[in-house]
Formats: sequence, C-alpha cells, structure tokens
Amino acid sequence: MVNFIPMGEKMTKNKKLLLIDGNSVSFRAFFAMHNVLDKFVSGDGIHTNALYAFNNMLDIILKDEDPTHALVAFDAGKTTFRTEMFSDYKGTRAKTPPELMEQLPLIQEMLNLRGIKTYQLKNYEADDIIGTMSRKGQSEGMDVTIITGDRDLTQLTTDKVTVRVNVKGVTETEAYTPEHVKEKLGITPEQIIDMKGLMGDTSDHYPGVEKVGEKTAIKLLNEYGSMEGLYEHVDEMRKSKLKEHLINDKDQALLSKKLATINCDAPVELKLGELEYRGDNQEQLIKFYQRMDFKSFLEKMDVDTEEVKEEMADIKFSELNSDAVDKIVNVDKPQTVIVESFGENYHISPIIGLAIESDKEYYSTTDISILENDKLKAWLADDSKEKYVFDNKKTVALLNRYGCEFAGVSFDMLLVSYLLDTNDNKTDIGLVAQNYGHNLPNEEEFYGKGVKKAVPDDDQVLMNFICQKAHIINVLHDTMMAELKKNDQDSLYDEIELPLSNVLASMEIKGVKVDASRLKEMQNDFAGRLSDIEKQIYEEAGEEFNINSPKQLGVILFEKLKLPVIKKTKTGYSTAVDVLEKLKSKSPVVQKILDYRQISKINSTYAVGLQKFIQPDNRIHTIYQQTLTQTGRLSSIEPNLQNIPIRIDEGRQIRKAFVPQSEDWEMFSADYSQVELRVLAHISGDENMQEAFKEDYDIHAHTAMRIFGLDSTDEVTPDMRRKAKATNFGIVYGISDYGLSQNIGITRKEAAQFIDSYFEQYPGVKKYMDDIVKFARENGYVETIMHRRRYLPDIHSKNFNIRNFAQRTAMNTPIQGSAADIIKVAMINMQKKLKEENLKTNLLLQVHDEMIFEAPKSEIPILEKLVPSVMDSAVKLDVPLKVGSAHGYSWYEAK
DNA sequence: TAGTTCACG
DNA sequence: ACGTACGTGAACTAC
Repeated sequence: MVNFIPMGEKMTKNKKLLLIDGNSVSFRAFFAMHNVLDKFVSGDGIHTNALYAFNNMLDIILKDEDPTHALVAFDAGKTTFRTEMFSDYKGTRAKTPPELMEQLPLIQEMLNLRGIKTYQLKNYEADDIIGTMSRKGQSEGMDVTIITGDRDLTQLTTDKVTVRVNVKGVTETEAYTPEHVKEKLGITPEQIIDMKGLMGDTSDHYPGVEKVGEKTAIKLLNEYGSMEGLYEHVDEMRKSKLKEHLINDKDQALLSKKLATINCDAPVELKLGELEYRGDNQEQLIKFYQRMDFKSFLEKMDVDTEEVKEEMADIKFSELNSDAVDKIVNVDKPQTVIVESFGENYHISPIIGLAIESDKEYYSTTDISILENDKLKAWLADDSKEKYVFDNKKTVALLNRYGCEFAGVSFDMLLVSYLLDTNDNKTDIGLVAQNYGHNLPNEEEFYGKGVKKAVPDDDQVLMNFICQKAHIINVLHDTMMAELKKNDQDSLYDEIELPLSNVLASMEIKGVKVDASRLKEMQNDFAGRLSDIEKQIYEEAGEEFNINSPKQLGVILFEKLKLPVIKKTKTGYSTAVDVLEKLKSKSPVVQKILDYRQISKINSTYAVGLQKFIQPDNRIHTIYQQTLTQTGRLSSIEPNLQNIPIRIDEGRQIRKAFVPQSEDWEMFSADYSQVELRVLAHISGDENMQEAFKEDYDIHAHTAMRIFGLDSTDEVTPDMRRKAKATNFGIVYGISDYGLSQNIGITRKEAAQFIDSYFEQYPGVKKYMDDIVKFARENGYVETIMHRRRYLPDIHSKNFNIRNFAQRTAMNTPIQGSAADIIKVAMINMQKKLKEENLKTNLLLQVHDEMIFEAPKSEIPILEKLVPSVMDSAVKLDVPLKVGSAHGYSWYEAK
C-alpha cells in the first residue's frame, strides 16, 4: 500500500509547543534530590540539587519531544484571583523551603541560557499561563506537551494536548491523553474539575463535599455528567447521608470547582513567535555550569575546561614492579590500594589487576605475581601504613586468597558512602563517583553486561580504569570524611562499620562446615515424599499440572474445584499460605498442596540449593552485604545463611548439616532476647515498658495484663498472650489497625481498640511514635542510637499510601537499626576478646540478633560466660540486655 | 525481568 | 477515601 502525502505537509515538520510548570517541577526536583541536598552546593554556597534535577529532566524532555517552541511558566506570588475568591486557598501549604527558594532565580537563569523563555503573570498561577498558551498553540495547529508534577493539569488534555506528569522524581513521566485519563479515572478531562470540586483538595486547602472522595465523585459524574447536572437532579436522589452532604455543601462544591478550573483566558501578553526554542547559549551556559560546579553537564557539552580535563584524562601510571614497591613502602602518607577482581563472587573470582597511588604517583599491573614480593606483602599487612580503599572487606578477602594479609585501612569509600546515604545502590565505585558529579564508568559500563561482559583485551585500558578508581578515592576523601563528621557519624564509622568490615571478612574467609552427605540424604528423602504427594494431588485434582505454578494451581482450585476466591493478586488468584489455610476445610487437596509447597521449598532452596555452595574445603563462604539494607542490618548472599529454617522441625533438620570443623568441637550460639522491644523501651523512655524489662517480666504476658486490664499475669490466657505478642510486634513495625487485625484474626475495630489501650498503657511509646514522625518531616531523615541515618523523602509525599509507608518506616528504622548497631558492636568486641583470651573459637555467622560460633569442647564453659557478658555490655541502655546461649554437635542442637 | 511465594529476624 | 504491617534473599513460572 502506498501512502500519498502531499508535498507541503511532508516538508514542514509540525510545530511542537512544550509548556513546563516551573514551580511544580522545581518542587518535585528539589524533593527528588532532597537526600543529596548537602552534596549539591555551588562554590558560592548555594544549594543546586533542584537545579541539577531540573536540568536533567530538561535534557530528557528536549530529546524526547524535540519542540520548536517552549515556555516555562512560574507562579508570580501568593495572591491570585483564586485567593480573592477564597482567602484560604492554599492556606495550609507549607512555605517553600529556603534551600529551594534560593534556587528558583537560578532555575530561571539557566532556562534562559538553554534558550527557553520563562514567564510569570501577576494574579495568576503557572497553571493558568500554561492553560492559556496551550489553547493558543492548539488553535494554531501545534502539538502541545505539558510537563508538570501536578495531576490536576490533566484537565487540559485534548487530542492535540498531552500532559506528562512526573512520577517518582522528575526524570520519569506518565503521559496523559484524553484516552489515558478515561482509562485511569473513568471520566473525561473536562470532568476533572467537577471531580475536584466534589472531593476538594487537601494540599490546595479547599473543601469539597463532606465524605466524598475520588471514588464517590467519579461514580456521581458517571451518573450525572457534571456537577451542574448532579445538582439539577439532586432532589430526585433517594434519602441518604450522601444526599444530605451534597445539599449542605453545594456552595462549597461550586466554589471549589471554580478554584480547580484552570483559566485558559488569562491576559498573557505573549505571542507564540516569542516562544521559539533557540537551543543552548553555549558560551554563557558553560560559565553558568562552572559557577554551579556541574561537572557532568560540562562533560556532556564536550567542553575542554581544565578541570574536566584533569579528571577525564588518562592517568599517567607506571608499572607496579619491585622498584615501585621500594618507593611505596617508604612513603609515610596514606596510599590508595585497588585490588581488581572479575566475577560475581569474590571468594572464587580471580584478581585481574592491582593499582596503588603513592604520593601522587600511580602504579599499576596486571601481573599478579607481584603479590609474592615480600616487601609489598609486609607493607600490605602493616597496620601502621595508612591506606584508602573502596570495599575493605572484599579487598581483605581477595588478598587473603593470594596469601596476603591486609591492614591499615582508614578510609573505605564504600562504607562512608553507605553511611552518608543508604538510599541509592552504592556497591559500585563508578556509581558513587557519578553521584558526586565525577565521571567514572561503573562496572557495567566498563566490562559490559550479559554475554558481552568481559575483561578488556588491552591491559593498558584496564590499568587506566583501576588507576582512575584510585584517583577518585583520593579526590573524594576529604569531602566525604567532612560530611561524615558534619553528620556526627564519624564514630559510627571509625568504631563500628570499619572495624566490623574486618570481622566480617574473617567470618566469610573462615566459612562454615556443611555436611554435604547429610544434605544429599535429605534431598533423597524429600524427593520420595514429594512424588508421593504429587500423585495424590493429581488424583484428587483429576489431572496432572505444575503444582509450583500459582497460575495453574489457581485454575485447578478456583475454576475446576470451584473453591471460593479469598484474595486476588495483580495477575490472578492468590494461592498464598493464608489463603490456603482458609480453604483447608473445603477440600482435602489443599492440605496436600500446603505440604507439597513446604517440602518443595526446603528441598530446592536448602537441601539442593546449599550443596552448590559447598567449596572444596567442605565449607560454605557466604558474603555479608554490609552496605545494602536501609536500616543498618547485614544481609547474606550466595548463599543466604540468615534464613536457614527453624520454625518448622521438618526444615529445621537442615541445621543438622551445619557442623563444627572437627570432632571434638561444637557449635555454640548466643542470641539477644527481645532486643528490638528493649531498644524501644530505651529510646521511647516509656516507664511502664522499662519497668517490665528491669524486673525481667515475661514482656508479652505483661503487655497482655496491661491491655486487657487484668490485675496479675496469672490471669493471662495463652490466647491473650499471643495477641499481646502480635501487638508488640506491630508496634515495632509502625502499627496500623488493619495490619494487626489481619495478623491475629480479629476485626479492624477490635484491633483499633487494642492499639488504643496499648498506647494508654505505654504513653511514652505513643509519644515516641508521634515525635519520630515529626522529626522525619522536619529533618528529612531518622537516626539510630549510633547516628546511623535513613533519609525518608517520601514523608512529604502527596500520596496517602507512600506517605504512610514512610511514616511507618520512620517509626521502625530507629528500632531495627539501633538493634543492628548493638550486635555490630558486640561482634567487634567479641572478636577482640577471643583474640585477647587466646581462644581457638571462631565466630562464623550472624543472624540479626544472634551469633554462631564453632568452638573446641574445652572452650564451651568459657564461652557460656564470656559471650553473654560481651553481648549484654555492648552498649549501655536504660534497660538491661538479656542474652541466651546454647551449644551442641550441630547448629540444630545449638538452640 | 517481573511477579509470586516463602524461608529467616 | 485510600489499602497496609518492618527488614531481607532465592526459587520458580511465565511474559
């Protein structure tokens, strides 16, 4: 088929108008990068985070949209025609943070340098300017795209006008066409103002009709078409609360609709011709970027400024040979060491290159035999020779495999970066560098990914790369350490994370002995039982299917066997445990499926799964991720040794395969009892909870007694204790009545009463919960007893769910995180003690609130005293810490 | 690669 | 009116 396109139309590109809501995008840009606020400061001390994010977004949008015309509209001031109509309009809106205020003029300046017109109009909001210009553009036959962070602007969408709303920060947008509005809300763009009028707007602070939210408003509009239509027929509605509210709040609703309506006839004195997009003013823009310290944007412009050159240029380095070693060992300043490996798991992957920066000289080699040089070996192991690295734990583990000890690290850029901000993924030095505005390829960019992943053929390229890594560590050292100090996190780093990285390295290197033959036996046993159950399930289902597929299982249970659907997931029927538990009584096949699932999980993940990780030394060497969790806990991978089954005996048998190194040794474990609740008692200062721990009461029974209003714990039934225990857990997680009701199978109302009486009994806890959320709102982060930080930008979210989640996180993180701090201190002290006392015992594993050791039998009596005393004295809280311990022939027995 | 499920604290 | 417990990792299926 041939498309005939008239010549004229083919030749002229359709004109495209880009309209940006300057205020709302700036706001979003600011909060999207709120966690790096202090990292983005220009030479003259002005914050630049919003500027940076705005510009990033601009790059993407300009590329995407390729506009011929562009305009960024700003609000002119607080008073507008809307505040005249309704004095409280935007009444409770928090005032713009000063750190953003100072950036707004710069944003306008930058936009102009980028060839984009900016405009504001007295008495009107940016929305109105955009509305007006979008109609002008449309009537001239232009395609119009609007960029905003405010969903209300979707009322402007038409066939020619697309509204792109920022989601998650500013670099991603969701595009609204009339069809998409319809799909998403079930109403037309024109009806959005009616909807807003009916439901009101909390953030702009205008009221709607009482008890009418989005859902109700949409339902009403689908029935009556518009607010006016609705009020014409309101008398015909049958008597209901809704009808009453509609009638009572009619005036408010009509006013709110007016407030929500964007004025598309504002007296904007702009001609479309003036909006022509001219592109960057190169010369001025470079100066501007330099003033703002925007290195990455400068690099994008292909500009050879001196500063950039220094950073991007190939680094001059010489061969790391014995001559170089002679120089290195005699330097007294800190020196930077890079040990480069290739492969996922550093316990098995080879070292492929080394680099050392020494007094501004760079030395590098891919010839690993230099590690046999005795002088270098001694220098690496010398604690008094100060070193900088990225990932101390990995470096220690790698060098250990090549027969070298490694000590003396004072700066681990990975750890510092994690302490400064847990939010982004910081396991890659390139990404950290990029975060600080420096240009260093990350691992994926350098080595490639998937099938293309490979070490470069040219050794020079590799050596240059690792020298650049060393260079960036030096460049960022001062800034990052200063920031650490400013956050009052230097002792968290010096006394906890850095020493801990050495403890973890030795735990990983030691590994834990696992009896492969035992796992093999279990695997065989499970395989037999699985095929039995499988047969029975097929029989009862009347056909064969994949039991592991939730999809196929759903069809069998809910369509073939017609069992009631309890819960749905995004993709279909839920077949999770809590659902199956409820269906158990309806069909005998359900219990069999539960059994199958359980055994199949234990078999595939543990019995079979763990065998793959047993190394030739008969041991499993996990990797502890020290810089991953948002709370400060560790995590364990390849394999995860922090989730070995224990709750059900079937799975618990797996622990019998975890054994000590030789016959006259045992496994020894020690765990904290209720650390998190004790931490809560401490940081909340709640007297009732503190008393319970000081007196060493059964905390859950004691809670039950209090919330059920009993006189003594003797009256507490097991069921009451169970409920109280769940409530205590709920409190730690940042409780909601719904969550608690689901967990202990009571109604939401009852759960709410539980929580009320809990807070009455523990008023200090209530106060803590309120205060910590307030703290998070004011400071943008929360912290643990050791000043570990977690930034919570979502605490300002307009979205109810996202904001609530951030609030629960604010409550939970100081608790979970402080508990993590405590055991970390205990681990460091423990390792030190074992050495001081000349014990052979090895610390092998950590599982959040417990430590697992292997020890000669003769040392067990010593450990039984020593370990609990080290653990309970790790930190001094207002309540005592309690520690339990056990030992036996395997991890199973050490319970 | 996303979604579901389930193992642990 | 909204739709929920906090923090993880791994196996498996299905797109």
